[in-house]
Amino acid sequence: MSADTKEALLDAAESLLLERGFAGTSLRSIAEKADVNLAATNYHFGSKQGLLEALVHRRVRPINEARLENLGRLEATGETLEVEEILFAFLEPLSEGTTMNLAALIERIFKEPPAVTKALLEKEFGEVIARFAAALAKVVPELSHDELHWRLHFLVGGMLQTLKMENPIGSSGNADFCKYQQLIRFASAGFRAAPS
Amino acid sequence: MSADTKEALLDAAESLLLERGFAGTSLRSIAEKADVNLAATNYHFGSKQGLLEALVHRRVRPINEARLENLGRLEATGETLEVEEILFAFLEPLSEGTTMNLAALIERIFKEPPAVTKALLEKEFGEVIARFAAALAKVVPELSHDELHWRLHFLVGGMLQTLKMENPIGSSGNADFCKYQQLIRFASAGFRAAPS
DNA sequence: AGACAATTCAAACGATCGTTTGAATTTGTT
DNA sequence: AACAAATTCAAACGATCGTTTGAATTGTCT
Repeated sequence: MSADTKEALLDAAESLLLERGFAGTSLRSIAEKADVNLAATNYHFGSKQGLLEALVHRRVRPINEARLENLGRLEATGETLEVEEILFAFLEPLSEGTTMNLAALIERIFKEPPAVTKALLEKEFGEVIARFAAALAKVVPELSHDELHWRLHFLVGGMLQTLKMENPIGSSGNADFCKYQQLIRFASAGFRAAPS
Repeated sequence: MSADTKEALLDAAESLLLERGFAGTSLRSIAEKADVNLAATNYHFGSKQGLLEALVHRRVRPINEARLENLGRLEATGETLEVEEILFAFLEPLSEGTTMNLAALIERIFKEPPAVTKALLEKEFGEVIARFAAALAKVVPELSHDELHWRLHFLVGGMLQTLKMENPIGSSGNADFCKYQQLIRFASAGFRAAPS
C-alpha cells in the first residue's frame, strides 16, 4: 500500500509549507518529517511541483465543491438573494472540519510568488470565482462590472488576511465562525455602498 | 563612491523579489542583474537578509512617514474626522511617485513566509498601524476593540490584494488613484456597518 | 607622488538543492 | 512457493546556494 507514504508526504509538506513557503521548504526536510525516503516524492508525485499541486488539490477541491453546492442550493430557490447569503455560501465551507490548517494553507498558496502558483490557482479556483461573481452581479446590479470586480478582490483580500487568525477566545464548532460573520458584515456593507 | 553599487543592488533585488520571492531569488541572479560582483551584497549589506531589510526600508519609510504626517495634519484640526479621511491619509501615499513597483513590493513583503519578515514588518509598520487603529477607534466608537481589530485586517487585506493591480484603462497621475477610491468607498461602508 | 582605506574582483568554500539511478525489498497474484 | 509488479532504499548526480577569502583595483587623503 502506497497510500500511507503519499498521505504522510502530503501532511508533512503541508505543515512545512505553512511556515517556510514553497521555495523555502526542501524535499529533504519533508521526507524527514514524513519519515519517508527522499526519493518518495519524485516517485509518487513526479516532482516537487507535483507534490504542491496534489497537496493543494486534496484540500481545496472539497471546499470549492461545497461552495458551488451552497450557491446552487441558494439559486435553486428562485428567489432574489441577499449579499449576505452569497458571502455565507462562499465562506462557510472554510469553517468546517477539524483542521484549522486548511484556511492557513489557502492563505499561503495565494501568497506564493505568481510564478509558482498562477496556473495552479486558476485551475483550482477559476470556476468558483466566476460563478460567485455572476451571482453577486445579480444582487447588486447598480455596480458596474469594474466596480464589482474591485470589491470582489477586496473581499478575497480580507478573507486571505484573516483566514489564519485565531479567535480571541477559545474556539470550538461554529463558534469558530465568528470571524467569518465579522467579514460578512464588513463586506456586505461594502458591496452595498453606492457606486461612484 | 559605493552608492552606485548599493543602489544597483537594491534595484535589482527589488525587481527580482517581486517575481520570484525572497527564497526564490539568488544573490547570483541579483548580482548579474545589477551588473555587480557577487560578493558585493555581503560586503555592503552583510547578508542576504540585510539586503532585504535595506530594500524594504528604502521604500517603506517615506510611505509611512507620509502616512503619519497626513494623519497628524488631520488630527491637528481638532475636528471630528470621517472614516474616509483616515483611510485616505493611509492610502494616498501609495499612489505617489512614478514607481508603481512600490505597491507591489509592499504586497510581496507581506506575503513572504512569516519566518522571513515577521520582525521586519513589526519594525517597519508597527507604529503606523497602532496610530491609525487609535484614530479609527475614535471615529467609530460603537465598535468593540475586537471588532475594530477585525475590520482593520479586512482593510489591510483588501489593500494587499489590490495593491499591484493595474487599472483597467491606462493610468497616469492621480487617475491611478481610482482603485484606492474604490477601496475607501468599500471599506468605509464596512467600518460603519452596525456592530454585532 | 606616495600611503592608506575603501571597494571590487575572481575563485573557492562547504552546504544544500531537486532529481536520478539501480539494487534491495515489499506486495499482490497464481 | 514462485514469479512479477510496485515500492522503498542508499547513494550519488550535477547544479546552485549564501558566504568567505585574499589579492587586485579604485578612490582619498597629505
